Amino acid sequence: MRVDRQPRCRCRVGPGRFEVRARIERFAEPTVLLLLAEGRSHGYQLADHLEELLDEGRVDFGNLYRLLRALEEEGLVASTWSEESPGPQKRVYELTGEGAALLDAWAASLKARRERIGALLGRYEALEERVRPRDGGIYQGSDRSDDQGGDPR
Amino acid sequence: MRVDRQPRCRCRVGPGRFEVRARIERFAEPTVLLLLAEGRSHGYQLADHLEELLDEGRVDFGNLYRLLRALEEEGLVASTWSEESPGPQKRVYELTGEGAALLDAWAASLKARRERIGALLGRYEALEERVRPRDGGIYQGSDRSDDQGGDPR
DNA sequence: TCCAAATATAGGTGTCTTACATAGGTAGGA
DNA sequence: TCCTACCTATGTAAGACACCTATATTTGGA
Repeated sequence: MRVDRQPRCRCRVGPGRFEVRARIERFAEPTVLLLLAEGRSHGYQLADHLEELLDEGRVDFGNLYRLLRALEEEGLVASTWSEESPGPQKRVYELTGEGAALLDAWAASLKARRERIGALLGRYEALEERVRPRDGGIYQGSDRSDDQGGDPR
Repeated sequence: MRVDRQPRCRCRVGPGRFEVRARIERFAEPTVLLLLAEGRSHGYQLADHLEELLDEGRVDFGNLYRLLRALEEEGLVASTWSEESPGPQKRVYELTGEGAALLDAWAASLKARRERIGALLGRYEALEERVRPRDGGIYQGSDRSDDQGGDPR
C-alpha cells in the first residue's frame, strides 16, 4: 500500500512537461524565527502564518513541532506553557537574543542566495534570445571548447 | 576517526555568531542544464564552470557524475565518448529537447523562489527598523494575538 | 626511466532534511 | 454522543548530499 510520494524537487508530468519546486533547505527555520521576531506565538498559530510565507501547500505539523523543540534545545527560542487561554494547552514560543542573531545570519545568506539565483537566471535569459527547438531531438548548442580538448568533429 | 563534517545548512561558530548557507536543493541540476545549453561539455569540465555559478567551494565529483548519469537515464542529456582530444577518455554530454524543457521549468521555479525570498527579506527589513537587543536575553517582540488566545500576561 | 600530479570517471556510505502517517488530549456544536 | 477544530507529539522511509575511496590515462619533471 504505497502512496505515490510527492517528489522532493521535480517530476515529469508529461512529455516535455515538468513540475519543479526550487526549495531552500530548512527554509522553515528562518521563517519561524522571523514570525517569532514579529511576536510570540505557539506552534499551531505559527503554522497558519507559515503558509503565507512558504508557498508549499500545507505545513507539516510534525516537522514544525520538531523544529521548535530543536530550536529551544539550542537556546534560540524559549517557551512557556500557556493555560490561561481557552482550549488545549499551548506552548508559547518567543525569540532569544541568540535566535535573533541566527535570523540575521539567515537574512544575509538568503540575500546572497538571491544574487546567485539572479546570476543563473541572467545567463538563462541571455540564452533564451537564441531560438531553441522544443521537439525531442538533440539541443544544438555551440561547442564548449574554452580550454584544451578541441573535439570540433 | 570521524572528520568534522561540514554542516548542511548552518552552525554556531561562537556566542551569537552563526554561519548559514541557504542552499537550493538540487541546485546543481539546473546549473548543469544551463551549462549544457550553452554548449556541450564533459563532467570534469562542467565542474570547473559549476564552481563559478555555485558559491559552494569545490564541486563533489562523485555526485556530479552520478547526476549526469541520472539525467541521461531520463533522456534529459545525451552523451558520446570522445577519444579524439588528448588525455583520458571523456564522456561528452549535450542537452536534449526534454532537458531544455526541464531547464525552462527550473528557471520559472527559481524566479518564483526569488520572489519568496524577497518577501521574507522585506518583512525582515521592516523589523530591523525597530531597535533590537543583541544580548543573551529574551527578545521583546510584541504579542502575536491576532486570533483567539489573548495571553497578555 | 620512474614517479608524481593532473585529468577523467565512478562507486560506497552515513547523515541530514523532510513527506507522509499516526496518535492523543481538549473544547464546542449538532 | 459524535464530529470537528484546535494543539502537540512521535515514527518512518525516501531523497539529497558530504565525504571517502578506487580506477585508468596522460603529462611533466627528476
